[in-house]
Amino acid sequence: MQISIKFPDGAVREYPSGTSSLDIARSISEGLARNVLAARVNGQVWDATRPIQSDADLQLLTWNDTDGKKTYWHSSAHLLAEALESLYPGIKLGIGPPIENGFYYDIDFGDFKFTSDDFAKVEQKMNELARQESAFKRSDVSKADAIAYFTEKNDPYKLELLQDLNDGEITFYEQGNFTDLCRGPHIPHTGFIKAIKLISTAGAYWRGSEKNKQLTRVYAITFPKKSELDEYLLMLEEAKKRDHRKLGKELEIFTFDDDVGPGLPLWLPNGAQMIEILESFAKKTEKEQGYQRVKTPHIARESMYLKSGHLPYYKDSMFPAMEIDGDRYYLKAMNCPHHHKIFGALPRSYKDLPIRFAEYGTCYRYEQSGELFGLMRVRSLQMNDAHIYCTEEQFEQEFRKVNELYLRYFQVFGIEKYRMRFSTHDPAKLGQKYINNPELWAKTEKMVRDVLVNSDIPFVEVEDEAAFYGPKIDIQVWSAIGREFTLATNQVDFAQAERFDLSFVNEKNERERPIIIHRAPLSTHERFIGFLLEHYAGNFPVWLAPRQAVVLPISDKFQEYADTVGEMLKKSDIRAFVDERSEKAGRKIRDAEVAKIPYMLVVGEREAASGEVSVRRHGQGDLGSMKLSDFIELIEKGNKI
RNA sequence: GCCGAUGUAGCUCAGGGGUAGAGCACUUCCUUGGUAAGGAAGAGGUCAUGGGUUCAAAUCCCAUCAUUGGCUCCA
Repeated sequence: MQISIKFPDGAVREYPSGTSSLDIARSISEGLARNVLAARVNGQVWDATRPIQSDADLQLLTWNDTDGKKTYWHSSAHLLAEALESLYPGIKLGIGPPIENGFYYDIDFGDFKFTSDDFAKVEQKMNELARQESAFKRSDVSKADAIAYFTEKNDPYKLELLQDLNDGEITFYEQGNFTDLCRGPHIPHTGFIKAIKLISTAGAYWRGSEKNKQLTRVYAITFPKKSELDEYLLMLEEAKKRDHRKLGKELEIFTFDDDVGPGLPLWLPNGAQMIEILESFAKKTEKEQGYQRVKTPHIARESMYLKSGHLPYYKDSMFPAMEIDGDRYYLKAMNCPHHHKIFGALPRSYKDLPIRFAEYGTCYRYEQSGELFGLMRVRSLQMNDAHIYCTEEQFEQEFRKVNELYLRYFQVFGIEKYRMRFSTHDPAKLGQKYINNPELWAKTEKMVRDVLVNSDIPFVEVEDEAAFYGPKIDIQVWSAIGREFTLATNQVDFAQAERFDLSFVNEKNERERPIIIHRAPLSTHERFIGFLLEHYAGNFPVWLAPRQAVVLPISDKFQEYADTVGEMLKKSDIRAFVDERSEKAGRKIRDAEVAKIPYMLVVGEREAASGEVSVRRHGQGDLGSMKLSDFIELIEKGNKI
């Protein structure tokens, strides 16, 4: 019997039934066949060797396809497991999936401590097994047989996984001496795996639950070519150089100190300068958009957090209470309740709305010790916070304006890769994780979704990620070194107005609850500056650079002229200083280049005589000499955002 | 919080049972030099902290703290 195979370009070819994707590839060219890792058959990723029995849409997958890579790495995980099992008999296997870069396998090593010292041995074994070019063989297995196999093998984790599976959906894959419970698909044989590198080990809870046993997760990566592995390792090295923790130290942005405490960053002058720049930028933007600034204390009574409802939900993430005069006070972990109190302090009319309160509020959160990470996860943070109180009719416009503000900021900072993640509630967790008000959840989630759809903003919707008081949008960004995190957040709150009894008087002279929007587009100073360090690799645009220019006198003789230039620059609000050291110009230039200062002004006999400066741009080199006034103009142009 | 790794001068790191080393940075002196490192001298450390083993501990052991790769978490 013949079957028709339809290719992505629309071409259709006839093959005998039972032909595999690999056979089909071979019928096109041997070269293609050597590169085929898997195939998408009618939308599903299959083994390239699996026979196709009826008409199908076919896409051959190679290393250049995400699914091809995934299949490759998943097969590599099996190879890793085979190597580990042969080197350490008796180990118990968890799961071994592909990840964004490479793959891992969760292993219970029993009493043995598997460390990086053992990597070389494992890599060698994997190479040896790969060279055997063992085929990955797929077989359908009944649940009873599968249970029998893993009972015999004494593998509790696989048995647990089997519990959730039924007859007809259980398959085994076998390569060499290794058989694993696996849905597949896999690459044709192990010979495709040419370059192997174990990356690290880490503890990981079985099935991701803190309550379960912790297994050893072995991370590794493989490539079809040695050169690609070398490139990848080089890329990792480059990424290390852009790490905000390294740059933050080198550029004297921030530091930590044991006596101050973990997760409590100290901002050095350069960092504090950046904070000032960002803050004045935010203030200016927010003022234009009708925000009013407020200021609130860093602590508050327990009663407020009980009222806001934060305490029962977030107590674990707050610093423990202080006892004062028989009362309990908490360091604020969020600015919301304070702002709500300001809203509630005066009678509000519909004519006043929307009211927008903004504050770069300092908050303190007790993040678990293992969660702290440079500037990205800290315990004291200054948030670009604001709360908008509006009517239901105003909501859509206000929410859209906030989203537009996000997009504008992304443009200013050249953030091209981002994703809006729309987080909704999980109805099953109403009353526990979420305020128990199904109608309002449905209503507000619809409102947010409508804004996103109507304003054509690409987003993904995720259930069970909302804040306890309403749906939210998180903005995921990727730093230049591929690190992903939530930069900013935009939330709807229908619960706290009720809890704080906030209201305004509407046209009909009735009391009505405002809808509240929480927003923090510039994140916290901590996370945002951490992000910017990696994003720009420390080479900040002129307007953002803590030090914009350095004046470099050629010798001490021109110190006076250099000082004059320095003074003039400062008068023009340019962040400049004079390098007064008795060093050669070459040395001063090198140091300024290393410090990533955008402009270097070399001044000597010629410049002193003509009243000019010789300008050098960081990373570019000598721009020639120009009048000081022209240089000032140049910077002022660069200062415009 | 959990599993693993790490902690030596301001920074980057070497060393290692017999009371500490390099480079850079810093200070002083010499040099006054035109677009990525001029020279010399000097100063800097209870080797994270606390305990234990030992004639002797920075080194070995234990605990704690901190950082870190992950896991869990992230208002």
